Amino acid sequence: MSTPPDAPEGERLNRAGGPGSPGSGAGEPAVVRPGRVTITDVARAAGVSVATVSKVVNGRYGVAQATASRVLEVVDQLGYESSLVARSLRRRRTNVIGVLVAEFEPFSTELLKAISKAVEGTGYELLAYSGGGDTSDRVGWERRSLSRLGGTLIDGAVIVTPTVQVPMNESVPVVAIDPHTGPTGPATVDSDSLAGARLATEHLIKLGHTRIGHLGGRRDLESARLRELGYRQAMSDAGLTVDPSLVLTGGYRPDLSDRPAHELLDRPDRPTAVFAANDLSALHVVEVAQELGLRVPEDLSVVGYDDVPEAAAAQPPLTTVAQPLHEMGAEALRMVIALIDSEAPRTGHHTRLPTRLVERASTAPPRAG
Amino acid sequence: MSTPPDAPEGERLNRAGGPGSPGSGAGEPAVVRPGRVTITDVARAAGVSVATVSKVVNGRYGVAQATASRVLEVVDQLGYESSLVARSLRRRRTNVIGVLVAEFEPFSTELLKAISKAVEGTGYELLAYSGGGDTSDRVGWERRSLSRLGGTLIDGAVIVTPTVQVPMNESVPVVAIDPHTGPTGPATVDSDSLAGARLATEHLIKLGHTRIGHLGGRRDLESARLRELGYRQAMSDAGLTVDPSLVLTGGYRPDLSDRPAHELLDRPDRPTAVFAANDLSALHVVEVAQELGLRVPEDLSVVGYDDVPEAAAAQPPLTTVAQPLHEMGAEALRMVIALIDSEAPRTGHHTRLPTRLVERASTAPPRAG
DNA sequence: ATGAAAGCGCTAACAT
DNA sequence: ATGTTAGCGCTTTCAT
Repeated sequence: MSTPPDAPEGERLNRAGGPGSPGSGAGEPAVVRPGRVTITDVARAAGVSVATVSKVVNGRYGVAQATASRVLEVVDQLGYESSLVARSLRRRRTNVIGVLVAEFEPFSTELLKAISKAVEGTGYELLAYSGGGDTSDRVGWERRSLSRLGGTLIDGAVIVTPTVQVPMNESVPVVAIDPHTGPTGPATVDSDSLAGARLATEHLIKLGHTRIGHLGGRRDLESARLRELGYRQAMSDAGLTVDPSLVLTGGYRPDLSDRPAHELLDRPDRPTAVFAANDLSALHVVEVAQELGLRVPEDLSVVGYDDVPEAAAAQPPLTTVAQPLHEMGAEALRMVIALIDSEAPRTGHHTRLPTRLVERASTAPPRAG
Repeated sequence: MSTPPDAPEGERLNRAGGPGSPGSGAGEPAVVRPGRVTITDVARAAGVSVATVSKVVNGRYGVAQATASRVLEVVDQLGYESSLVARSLRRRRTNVIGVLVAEFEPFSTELLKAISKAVEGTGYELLAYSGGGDTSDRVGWERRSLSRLGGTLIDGAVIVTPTVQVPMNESVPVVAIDPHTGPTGPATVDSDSLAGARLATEHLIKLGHTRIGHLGGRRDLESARLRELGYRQAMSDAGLTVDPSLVLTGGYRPDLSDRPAHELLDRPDRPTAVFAANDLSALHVVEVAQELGLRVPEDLSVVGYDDVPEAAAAQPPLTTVAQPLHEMGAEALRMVIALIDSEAPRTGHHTRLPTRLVERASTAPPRAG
């Protein structure tokens, strides 16, 4: 909330003449009126106390059959539904799991789809919150989001690509996907970035490339470090040297990849292939190449990482390292739920899943010469 | 919350020994401890009242410089962040906009991406809530979600494919995307389904198909009705008759499309082409066809609707009718914000955007004979 | 069986 | 400049 429009306090003033006002007699039928129907409205209309309504709604014992049905009827008629906010302030449990992301982009939404599918039948509901908002707080958004929602509103959280080490003693159990640090701190789920990066780089080497660039990911993420390491290992194993000017950072984002992509391609001794740390930046490299009049894959081979739907949909379809995003999301959900259910120590479980290379049309042997 | 795991009241019992307990002296540095840091903790540690902390945090006037900085320091040290829940219960405004969906699938997440991009720089944050959860309440989830979040937590909502007419006199402004009804009721954004469906069907007719099936969408949605109508109009305009047994319903969902897809394809007089009401069901038709040993597009042409990334990523890439999903999301966001800012009548604005045909590899002329 | 009252964390009048 | 108080909508003792 760095730069809120912030109504200077004028606030909206509905409810005027609402059910709570002196004018409206008790038991009046639902008239057209603004504002939420609260438990008080129901109580008034049913001629009972709010406590009784609460008991009925929550199926507690100690309410007469007749009273209960009358209340239920009013609830139905008024379309009452308890406020998640008020309830969660009072209760300890909301049966809502939060998915905290910096931004809704292909990677996080793919995970969201997976988690959404996995949550069916668990009795939990999903609340995805994007708190990365303004660029100012690109870092530390997860702590903010967690503080704002945790303890109330959500029973646990799955955090996607946190910018910092998530403190373990949070108010609610937390599982991080593609975490800041490696296997330490809170529970994490990720894929084998080192092996994946080797897969990608070896693929390019096998095709005959020797001058291979790397567009790195977000410096703060373990995954980015491992992908660069895997690239370097594969190069060195093949007896190839890495030209330092060919290793740049794209921050996993298209906008941040623009300059480095130009730097990589807009020169006579440009690489014949680029391994980018994720699909979004790889796709941007392809775009820049095409703007520069280079054909992909004839003049430039590009490999990405993630295998989001956009990779396969691109022109040409992107060769990439597939992360098992659906398994990762499902696993993360399973882990938070386990943490919520058992008041177990919120530590240590780290799941790392394997990756595989998906060869598509953005890679080919370098042109002779 | 149809079938919650529901801790029978045992609840979690952290906070024991927390900052609020008698044991912890005021001003103690942040010790390892469970539970959220509340405004009370900050007040205690800073030696001021909670009201003062609130004023400082919210930048209100009437606090001495010295006090303010001391409080801020404690806030920083303790990592305090106000609870969205508590705050929104008290305030009228949260600067959070809700995106209400039944489920996170390609269509809703694509809109989410668009809205996320559009929200940048507006000062609002996004909260996506999936309340469709259990199949039992596949209908009416939006009313439930709106009631649970509205009035508190969110200042306005974008509802994706509601199952019912969203009541206009809700607690917060609402814009519906792909609404239940046509241009009536609350503000809506959609695409021109009638024209889109004609585009799809005419494309198949132009290729030479005459026996064309239609896999319809969700009966309750205006868009589904219009797509069927467009299909029928195009057929009739071309002088082709519609075989009633070739018009079935897939509910926009792969799982619900399975039976009708088999019904369509597992027969000697099967159609040579199918127009499905959205990409997900079209993709499922392709799958079923391939299971049945039919080649797409040689033995069967398939056209979808939406143009989600999955359509282009499919094998073969799906010919489809593209909705301008990004414009639609951005437009919906603009509309809710406008409604929030001006206490204008929450009615009537309806934006309908054009569609276009995207020809890919899932359609071809029928085989001779 | 029912209701009165306290309190969850916070903000906003209203004292002081 | 600061603190006190009331109350947002709800759940939950605890009386009655």
